[in-house]
Amino acid sequence: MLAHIRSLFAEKRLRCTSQRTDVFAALTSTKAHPTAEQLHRMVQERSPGTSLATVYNTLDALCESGLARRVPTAGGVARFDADTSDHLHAVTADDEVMDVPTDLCNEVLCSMPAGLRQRLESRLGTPVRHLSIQFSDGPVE
Amino acid sequence: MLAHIRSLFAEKRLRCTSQRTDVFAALTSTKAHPTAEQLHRMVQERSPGTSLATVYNTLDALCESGLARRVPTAGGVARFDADTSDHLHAVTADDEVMDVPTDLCNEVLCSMPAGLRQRLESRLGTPVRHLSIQFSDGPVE
DNA sequence: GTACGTGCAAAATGTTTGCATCATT
DNA sequence: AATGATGCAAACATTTTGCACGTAC
Repeated sequence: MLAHIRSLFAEKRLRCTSQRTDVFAALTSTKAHPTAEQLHRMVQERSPGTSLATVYNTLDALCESGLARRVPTAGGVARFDADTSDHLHAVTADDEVMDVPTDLCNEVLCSMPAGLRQRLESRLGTPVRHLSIQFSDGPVE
Repeated sequence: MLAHIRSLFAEKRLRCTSQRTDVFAALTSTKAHPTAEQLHRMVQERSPGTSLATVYNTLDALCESGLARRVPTAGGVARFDADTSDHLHAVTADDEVMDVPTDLCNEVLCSMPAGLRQRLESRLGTPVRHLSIQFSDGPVE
């Protein structure tokens, strides 16, 4: 496990420190999409000295190198995800971020018009990283 | 125009103040997805006294009542949109939020599996407001 | 007239940065 | 040995809140 992380880091030319492996391990250990704060708490349990700033720095480095991803939420808190493959996030009414179950996800991705991303990028003239569907509000809340 | 805003507000039981109509007018006047800060600047031009806190309060009230919507971005700044119909936002590499052109948007929405939102909500057990597709990183940046 | 909105300043929250020290390569 | 990461605290940015006053209903 740790060896696996070491090789991932080496591949991306990331210096391998215990704090960084801790953060990465914490991030990959959960299906949730934790905030920096939450990751900090998770890491603290094993390595009490770790500072919040280091968690932020590490997350930056991970996102930079493509080992993690910042996921958008409507309420300005950053959430992170170690799953960097194409997949769908559902954002609930109370701003939780959940992965869409695989079968539904495939259903959606398979039904998407071919070449959508490319066509979109050429129309907009800039790379696109997320596509977000905003549902209009349902019945009164 | 102003009469129109008054009636929208009345419908939603929102008290109609000049600051609120200013903010709403500013928000509907643009296809961009402005931040609170930007809206504040826009409003200042016409009504210099308006405070940033009021802009935030107003945006809260507008989102609450369904006249506007907070749109998710990866970098923790809130952006707002007065178009509350189902539509697609493309989030670019530098965190700009752009509306997907209508034709592409229809193409996508029409090809979506039927009843997706309902099925998703029943599977997750909670209302869903956005669905966000994260594209995996393309070639090296 | 009352309930609610406003402006201001201060607080709360989330994230970044500067710098001396320490660890990985 | 050199480069870059860490921890701490302070800076910074964004959003929220408390309170006295004012305005829409």
